[in-house]
Amino acid sequence: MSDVFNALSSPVRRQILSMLKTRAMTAGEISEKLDIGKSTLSGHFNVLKAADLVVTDKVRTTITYSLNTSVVEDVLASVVGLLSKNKPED
Amino acid sequence: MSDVFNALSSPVRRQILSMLKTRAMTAGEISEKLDIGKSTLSGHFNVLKAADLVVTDKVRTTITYSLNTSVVEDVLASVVGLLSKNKPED
DNA sequence: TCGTTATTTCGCTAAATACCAAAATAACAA
DNA sequence: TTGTTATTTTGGTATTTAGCGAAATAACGA
Repeated sequence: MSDVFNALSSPVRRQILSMLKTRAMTAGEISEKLDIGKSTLSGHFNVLKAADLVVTDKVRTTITYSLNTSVVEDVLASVVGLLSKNKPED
Repeated sequence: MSDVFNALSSPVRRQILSMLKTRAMTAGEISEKLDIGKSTLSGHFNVLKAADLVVTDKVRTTITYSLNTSVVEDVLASVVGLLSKNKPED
């Protein structure tokens, strides 16, 4: 879970995730909108992938990133377990 | 929200929060259990306070830390808003 | 094989963070 | 005022992270 919270702690990465909410995007598209170098962005993608927050689909030389929504439940459960005094079923 | 996710990204700080789940504790008590210097711990407390995840109660020279459970809902709402494709009410 | 295109890896610097021990501070009791 | 106790601040080093441009890689089409 460290990976997930670490990924979410960066404003840039949260912005990337918000962009992916609407639709899947390529690294190039995201790079254009964010005014951040492609190599820097590549590092952010690694962090997001390590946290399993995004999934990739490579077509030619183009890699499309999309949100891995299945992690949402895990994150929610973790937050509840971490900060709630009562058990989840209460 | 950066502050909250940043606070949660540290294993040490998550452990502190878990300890506070059971009962409120002083900085000294936590320091004993964690084998981490008091000055270092003081820094971690500042991070947790900046994220509004803990509240303090000073009696004499002793400061007792306890979990600020009211933030839980905020964190959950943020995660949902950040990662869910559908609106919360759907 | 030779380009072309999209992305990553590779140095590199600057800024942020974690950690410690020692000194400083705060809040009293005597 | 002096001493005691709990915590914070300070000063220091070491590690991590974000950022860049340039070079390297991958996956083709011609």
